[in-house]
Amino acid sequence: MAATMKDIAKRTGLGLATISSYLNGGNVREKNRIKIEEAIEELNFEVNEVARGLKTNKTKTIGVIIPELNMTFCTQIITEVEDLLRSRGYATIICDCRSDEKREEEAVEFLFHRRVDGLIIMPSGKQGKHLNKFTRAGKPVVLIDRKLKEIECDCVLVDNEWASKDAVERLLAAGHKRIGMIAGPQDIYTAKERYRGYCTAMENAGLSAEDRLVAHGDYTIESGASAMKELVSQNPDMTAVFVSNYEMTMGAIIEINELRIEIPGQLSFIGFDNVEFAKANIPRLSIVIQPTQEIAGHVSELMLRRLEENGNQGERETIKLRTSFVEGKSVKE
Amino acid sequence: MAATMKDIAKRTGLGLATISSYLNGGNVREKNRIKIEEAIEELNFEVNEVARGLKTNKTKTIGVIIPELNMTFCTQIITEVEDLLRSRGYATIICDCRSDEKREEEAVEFLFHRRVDGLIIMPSGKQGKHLNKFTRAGKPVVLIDRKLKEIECDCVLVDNEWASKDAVERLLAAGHKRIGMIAGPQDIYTAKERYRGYCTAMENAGLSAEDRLVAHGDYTIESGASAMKELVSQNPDMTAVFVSNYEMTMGAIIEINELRIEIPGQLSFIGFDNVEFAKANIPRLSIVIQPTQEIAGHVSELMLRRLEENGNQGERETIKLRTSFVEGKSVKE
DNA sequence: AAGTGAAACCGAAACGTTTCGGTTATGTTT
DNA sequence: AAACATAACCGAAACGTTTCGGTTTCACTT
Repeated sequence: MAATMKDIAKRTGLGLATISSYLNGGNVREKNRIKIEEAIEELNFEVNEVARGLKTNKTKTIGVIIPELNMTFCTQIITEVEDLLRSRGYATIICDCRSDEKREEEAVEFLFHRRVDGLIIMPSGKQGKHLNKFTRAGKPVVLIDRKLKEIECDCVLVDNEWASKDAVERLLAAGHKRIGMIAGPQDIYTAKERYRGYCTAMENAGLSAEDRLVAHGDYTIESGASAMKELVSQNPDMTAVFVSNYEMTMGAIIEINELRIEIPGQLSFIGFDNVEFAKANIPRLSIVIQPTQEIAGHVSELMLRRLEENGNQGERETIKLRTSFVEGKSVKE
Repeated sequence: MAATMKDIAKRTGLGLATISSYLNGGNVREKNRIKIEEAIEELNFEVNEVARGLKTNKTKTIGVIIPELNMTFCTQIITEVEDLLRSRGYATIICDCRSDEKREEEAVEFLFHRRVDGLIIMPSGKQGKHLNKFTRAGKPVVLIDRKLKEIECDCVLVDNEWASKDAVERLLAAGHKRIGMIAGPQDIYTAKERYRGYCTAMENAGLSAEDRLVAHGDYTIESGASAMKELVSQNPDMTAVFVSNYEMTMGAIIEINELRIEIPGQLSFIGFDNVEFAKANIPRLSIVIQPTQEIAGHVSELMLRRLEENGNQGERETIKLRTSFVEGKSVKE
């Protein structure tokens, strides 16, 4: 059906090796170059990447595992990563593991079996043993957002503790003392960090981080709403609240509307991620935003570099990025 | 390095063909089965999908092209499709073409070159000639959401005209006459359909669909905001507005907040897609929602079926699905 | 115990590349 | 014009599967 290098060789009268050399940027005599290019044009030949992959043991494909494609934080990063990798000739196979450890492992298996050249993963579980399959095979692994113990690899993180501390300090500076927090699952790295930031800020201000001021959700909209409800009912004196991811921010707002609580009159509010939603709300929400574009850039760059290094890898890197703060009207002085 | 079938053959004393047969579900004598399984276990052999792909001319990979991974409508569908395909052993290569026709064509090239087995695409352009590369090669193409002229393939659509007509009729039933619409780009299939639905509803009610009651955005948040501004300034007497996609709904709401317009007191509002956002707003927005899960189901099912049919394809199918309506508090009687 | 049909097995050739080691062509130097 | 260094070329083997057509083995019959 489709033309092969053999056809090109036959047509031009040249050898197979010469065609291969040409295709891989080798030197070829001018007149032969022309002949080859004509033949390629005429037969509209395209290299068979599968055959090439068999021979070179490279698929030019990167696996990406994320907890939820539906979380804007993930989507924003993925969009960018996919773009950057594709512009360098790499395809991206995305696996959404629905924040499920079991499914994450399956995805790792799936991708390994597919022989992707590298793995980019925002881990759902807290341990990384299953990822060693890749490192052992000399295939680079890049972690996003969450660090893992049992594996040595590159890693692009956000300084979550700082982000959270900063947000809470802003509330403190505005005079708030009874500050609540809607935290994430206690077993997730980023959630723990954000919680720690809250505690640090409170303690630095001479306040204790009381248990009842902290409600734990699981990063979903629903959990954000119910955490909000819990906080309000347990803390009639609470004057401000900090919510630590986008989905829960939305959930908290839904609940606040439900309860007819007025922001910032009755309650000051700082949310997380996604400027657009924050802007659409009345009043505009003050939020912490993560540098997704920058994350994507570092992740892709690290991956591509490791891929080039081809096994003889240099020292592993961990990059930590700062969040920024977008001022809204949801914090009362 | 990694074990191959040859190793298994050597180890078990069986022939290569027998191993292959076993791996592909063929029959093997009990004692041999055991020997093979032991060998596989011991050498932890895994079929090399690349080699298999070379021989079978199948990559077990589906290409997916979408306009924006960042649009929830897309993400919701993709998440589901990816899941369904992977559960049947197919990998998914996603290409985000940023709503750009040029980039869409590049993505088609890229995926074709990668020799994916099939293509799922939510087209950005309005013509589908470039997709014939796939059909000519006997590779199935499934269109999502937008129908194209120059290509014959399966297609999963939403009844946008009906959706829009239904929404507008609800506004009419609530007594509104000066109903505005924020429509999408006039060259996009779905946008045209939604616009037509609006016109039909208005005309059926004995009203004309005046030009100045319709503002066109380009499906982005920003354009939604500016379209809203335009509508308000041009139509002081407008009492209701219908916005025809999620991102523009958000934009419109941002602008409405900016302008301090009260919903539904001063303006009744019906938006599109994404229940969560609608619920988070005060008051809850009434919205049209699209059956993304159902779309994903049909798309995957069609693709898998065509893949099995393997060329001797039956009649092409076009499936059209209904939207549903979620009642909020944003429409005044 | 020989004969039988079906099931299980087998070797070798393909799939379309890359790569190794060796050969030929080119053009420069003497 | 012969000798040479270098660049360009080449054939064949390899990558790890599947598959074709043919052979062996098995479990029954007779």
